[in-house]
Amino acid sequence: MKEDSLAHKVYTEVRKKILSSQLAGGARLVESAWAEKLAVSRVAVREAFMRLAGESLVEFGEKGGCFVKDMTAEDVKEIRELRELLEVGALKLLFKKKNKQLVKDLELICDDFTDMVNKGYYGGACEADVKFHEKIMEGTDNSRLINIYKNSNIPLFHMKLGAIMGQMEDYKDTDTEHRALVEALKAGNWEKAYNTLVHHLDRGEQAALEWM
Amino acid sequence: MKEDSLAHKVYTEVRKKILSSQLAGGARLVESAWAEKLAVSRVAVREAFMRLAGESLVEFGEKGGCFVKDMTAEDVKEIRELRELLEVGALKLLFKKKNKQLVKDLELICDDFTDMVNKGYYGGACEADVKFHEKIMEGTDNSRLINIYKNSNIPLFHMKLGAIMGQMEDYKDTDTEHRALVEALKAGNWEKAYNTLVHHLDRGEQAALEWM
DNA sequence: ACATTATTTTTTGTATACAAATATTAGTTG
DNA sequence: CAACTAATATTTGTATACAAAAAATAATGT
Repeated sequence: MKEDSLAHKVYTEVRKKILSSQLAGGARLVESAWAEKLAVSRVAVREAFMRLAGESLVEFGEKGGCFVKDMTAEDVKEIRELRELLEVGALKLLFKKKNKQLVKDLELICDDFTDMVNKGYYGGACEADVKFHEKIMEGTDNSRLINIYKNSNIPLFHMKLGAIMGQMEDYKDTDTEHRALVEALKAGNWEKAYNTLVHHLDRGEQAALEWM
Repeated sequence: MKEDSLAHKVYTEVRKKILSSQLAGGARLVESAWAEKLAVSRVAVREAFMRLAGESLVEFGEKGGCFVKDMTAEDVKEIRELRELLEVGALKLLFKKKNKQLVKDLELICDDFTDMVNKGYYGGACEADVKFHEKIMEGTDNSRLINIYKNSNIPLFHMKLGAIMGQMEDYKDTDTEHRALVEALKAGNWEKAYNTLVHHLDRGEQAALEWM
């Protein structure tokens, strides 16, 4: 799909809406409606839907029709499990690589996080939170792994939760845990880093389950 | 994409060809050619290509055109790294679950493998090998994880190698290691299982690199 | 013969058209 | 009124058409 094709335009547009929950799970996507809304022909919309299906953000019904995939409680559990698997795995790779720059980057993100929480920008803090975890994945330099993570809906799910919760206390914990993780990575203390990450994710899941 | 739509037919057809290396990496896919070959209109072909792009089996060039993604040595390394991450992670989950039936299934696959090697069906043995690893992933009951594995090209890569190599010695080692892994799982011996799996994958990588 | 322009052919991106499948509404009857 | 049926409107799946872009080929001049 050429970057500047109409199909690509539709693709990014719809994708954004799904990933930011402006399109709820289960919502039906009608081709003609989107075609009109974005002033393109239906085939461009169709192509975009197909691509989204490939990324499994969307699915086609038995009797036709395109629907936004929705998240059940089961999905939450699965995503949580997958997330731990991927992030712990990535962390292990980071310990092998010893990338100095990465540690600096992570520390900067932690600072941004603290700043924004202090100033009351909770949305921004949430973004920094997501960025922190994505940075860990990026640190592996494994493009496939990074892709999998980004396409796994984990970041999106993360954002969605952040938007709902927004309690001061959680943010303080998050900040502490992120920093502890970076310290452990810097010190080469695998046990500490591992335990911190697992605990951090566990706490996140608990908070998440309260909001389902 | 409805299961019985023409676009789906094209999708599965092209996908199969890519995954079985009948379409080499870098090959250009011309819409009209496939449309004619499969006796459908170009838009069906187009939709199929879009979906394949979503699964990143295919990519679109800057100036248009659809190309089969190809594997570089870098890709091999990445896939190997990803594979260890996913399979070790899955194995860890299996130790938490203690699924009796799974152990039985794995043992049966091991038996099939032995049988086929003995009878000289090396292609079949390779399939059993792939199945063994897929079964491990399936044992996690995490559909997202299973999907990621299956869409990661790992099984395909596995098959491709198997087709090339086909040495008796490798098969013997594989058999031994698979069985050792199952034993360790049955006995609840995590250390042993972990080491066996990592060693097994390492050996696989070494063999693979000789053929690049 | 070689490089540079024209010219033609392919190939793609997009729109439109239309029939078949689905869903919706209106109408009818018990 | 409720339940069924008929009529209507939507929506999808597919094919065809066509212009713009790219590639391939031929033609030209040096």
